[in-house]
Amino acid sequence: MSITLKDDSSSEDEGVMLKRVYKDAKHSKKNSKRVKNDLPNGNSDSDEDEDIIHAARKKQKREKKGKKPKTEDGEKVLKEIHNNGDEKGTNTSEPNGRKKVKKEKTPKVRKIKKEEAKYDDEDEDTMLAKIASQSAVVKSPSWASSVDFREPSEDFKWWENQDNEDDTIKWKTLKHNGVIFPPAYEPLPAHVKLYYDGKPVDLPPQAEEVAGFFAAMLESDHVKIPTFQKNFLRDFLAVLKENGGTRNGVEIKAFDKLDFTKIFEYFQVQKEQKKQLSPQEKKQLRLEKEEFEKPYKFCEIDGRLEQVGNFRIEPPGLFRGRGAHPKNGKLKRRVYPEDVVLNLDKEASIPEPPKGHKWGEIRHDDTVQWLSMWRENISNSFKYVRFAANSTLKGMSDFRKFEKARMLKDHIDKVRTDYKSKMKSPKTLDRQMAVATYLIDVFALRAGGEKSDDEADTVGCCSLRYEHVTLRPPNTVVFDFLGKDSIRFYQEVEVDTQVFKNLKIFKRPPSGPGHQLFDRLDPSILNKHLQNYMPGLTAKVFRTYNASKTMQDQLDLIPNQGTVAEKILKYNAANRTVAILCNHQRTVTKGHATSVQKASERIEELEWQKVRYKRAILQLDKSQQKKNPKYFKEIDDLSKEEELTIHKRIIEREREKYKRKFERENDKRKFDKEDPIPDSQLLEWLGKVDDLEKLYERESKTGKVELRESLQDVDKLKLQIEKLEKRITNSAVQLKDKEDNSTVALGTSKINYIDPRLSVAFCKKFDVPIEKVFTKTLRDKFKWAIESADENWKF
DNA sequence: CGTTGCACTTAGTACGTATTAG
DNA sequence: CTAATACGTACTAAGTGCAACG
Repeated sequence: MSITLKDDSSSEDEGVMLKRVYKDAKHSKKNSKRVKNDLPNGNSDSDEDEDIIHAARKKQKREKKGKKPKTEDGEKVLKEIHNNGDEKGTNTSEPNGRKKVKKEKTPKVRKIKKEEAKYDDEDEDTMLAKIASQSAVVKSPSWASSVDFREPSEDFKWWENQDNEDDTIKWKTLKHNGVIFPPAYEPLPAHVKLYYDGKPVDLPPQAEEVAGFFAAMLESDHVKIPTFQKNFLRDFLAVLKENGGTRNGVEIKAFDKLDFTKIFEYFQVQKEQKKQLSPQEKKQLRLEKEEFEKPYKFCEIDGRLEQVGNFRIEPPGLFRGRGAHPKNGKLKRRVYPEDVVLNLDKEASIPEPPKGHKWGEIRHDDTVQWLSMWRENISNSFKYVRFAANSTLKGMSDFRKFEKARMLKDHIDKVRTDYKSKMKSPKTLDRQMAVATYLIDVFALRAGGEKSDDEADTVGCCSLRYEHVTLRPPNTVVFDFLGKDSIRFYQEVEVDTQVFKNLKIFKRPPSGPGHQLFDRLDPSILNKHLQNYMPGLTAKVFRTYNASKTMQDQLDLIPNQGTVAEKILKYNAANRTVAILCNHQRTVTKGHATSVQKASERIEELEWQKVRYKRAILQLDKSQQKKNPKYFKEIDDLSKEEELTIHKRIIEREREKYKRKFERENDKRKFDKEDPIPDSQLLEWLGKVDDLEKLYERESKTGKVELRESLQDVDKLKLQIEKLEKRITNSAVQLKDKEDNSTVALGTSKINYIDPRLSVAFCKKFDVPIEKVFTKTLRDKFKWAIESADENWKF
């Protein structure tokens, strides 16, 4: 992003485009690398061919394996597997083919303490759960009756009873009500149509739906991308053909002749209507929706009631990949119950599939923590329905993640001395490993696994290529590449001399653009090596470790003084340091540039007001000048032109303000069927502004300040000036903060990288309410941390 | 032993609502 | 009180890593 953000003159849209152009340039250089893979379709230029071959290959693979039955009789097959599995006793007969360590359950007596709710949220949650259970009972879903609600699940505190046992078995019982499917497609009214070459097109509903997806996005940048248009058109035409083509004989060929505006406008109207609903109606709708969703929102795991994260099946639409994704614009097809696999315990009753449908498969896999799953058609991977972030399983793995990162503390010295010494190893692999580890440790790079051609061209450490690293002697390195989510990583940094030397060697011919920088390395080799230092150590642990470590160090620098607001500001500054380390970015918001400008104009105006008051002081008492010439210095610093600009701006704004006020008031009166305010009112208002303008004109002509009676006093003026100065500093600080934050996303590191116990300890020690740093959701997610860390906790 | 499948974490954006400045 | 802005959440894409596969 930073490519564009630095440039104030470039608009939002240009920014996006620039990013893409940048990407495309990289993409073309990639070819030399591809030779490595030497695919049968390596030189195929036609997307269609590619797709066909691709599909064929994938099919082949699936057939070879003879697994994953996707047909209706898949269920039968599975049932057999389950019935015979134990007798056969082979690992491969397990549902997902994974080896399972089936061990006898050691019934752990869980400490379920009844305790008074310490936090308000807790009550709320308990309530929620109870309501949910009640409604569930009413609707009598399969599992509800078996749950003992007298023991609210919220009292289960796994963190008070941590047994670091093997976690391959995720649950003993698992019951839920399945998933929510998106509503069926509702055809557009007959008069709303797609147009082709000026002619209305009669589409079969299936194709109309796809056209509608595009129409809905008409104002987004996505639809301007050629790839997006091409992919859309191909899939749209395919759906059209499948369903018998247009019904009035219009033949669609060229994208440019398609006109979606009528559909777009129809959607706009619909949206507007929805917005116009009265607050009560809106609330009613919301309540109905919540009521409907309740049974899906919760599930039962090991007898506890826990929340489900995403119980909604993703609706069909056009794929919006990040960056220059080759599949942008492709149709993401609708998912049917037949595509969906449910995971439940064997005793659980199976949720009723939607009428006329069957579930794709019912599974009983207790080694995974998903409730439901389906295969998606864009990249042929899986989508899962999982537990919510506040669930036990998620909490436990979060906890483990941070504990693992903390464990790295005890090994990091060894890792570091090791990679320093291996920088000079005669073995290339060792040196590559050393440099890569260094980059991951120092610059928080991701592992960087290999990617295929049908994904966006992004890289991480191991997949860095020649062109992503520029060397500037004596020891400066410029990184410039697109990382995860096609977010640009740009850094000019000084590195260890030995690192620099090694990079120089790695870039030596025959290496050139397109070549891998670390040609002997990939994440699995690197990770295998890292395991030597510490079990479970992988590349990503370094990010967690360094993020949390940085946060700890930053928090340690904050003095325990000042107001809560000041402490929060400092906490956020620490958070920002971490976000910058991890390169967590966000696009600047739509009105950022304008709002920054506005804010700085406001500051200028305040400065001017200050000068004005100072002049007034001198008018009242000339001797002040001698007493403190410095104090009045800034009067001369303000040029005539600057002052006039400010005058003009203020006057202009005042006029606008009154005009708007007038219009708005009249709109309202019209709506209420009242008489409009007379124009004379507006004129009166504007007259006031005219007077002000004249006043300013007089002032700048004579240099004499005209102030109201109450301010004809030196001390009062000084007080006013002091106030202004405060406001100015405040605004300036806020403005700077806003600027600094405009491209940095603080949330990602807070959610994923910073050990929450750090924040908890900070809050407890500094008397900052936890609500100020963790939102409600975050407090739920990090409940384990809030309840387990005290003010002395250290990472 | 490299490749692939699967399951999990990490990521930015869109959008509606709450908060704040004026 | 209104408009602008900030915040919070839902959504889903895009990574990582492990283990099975061939």
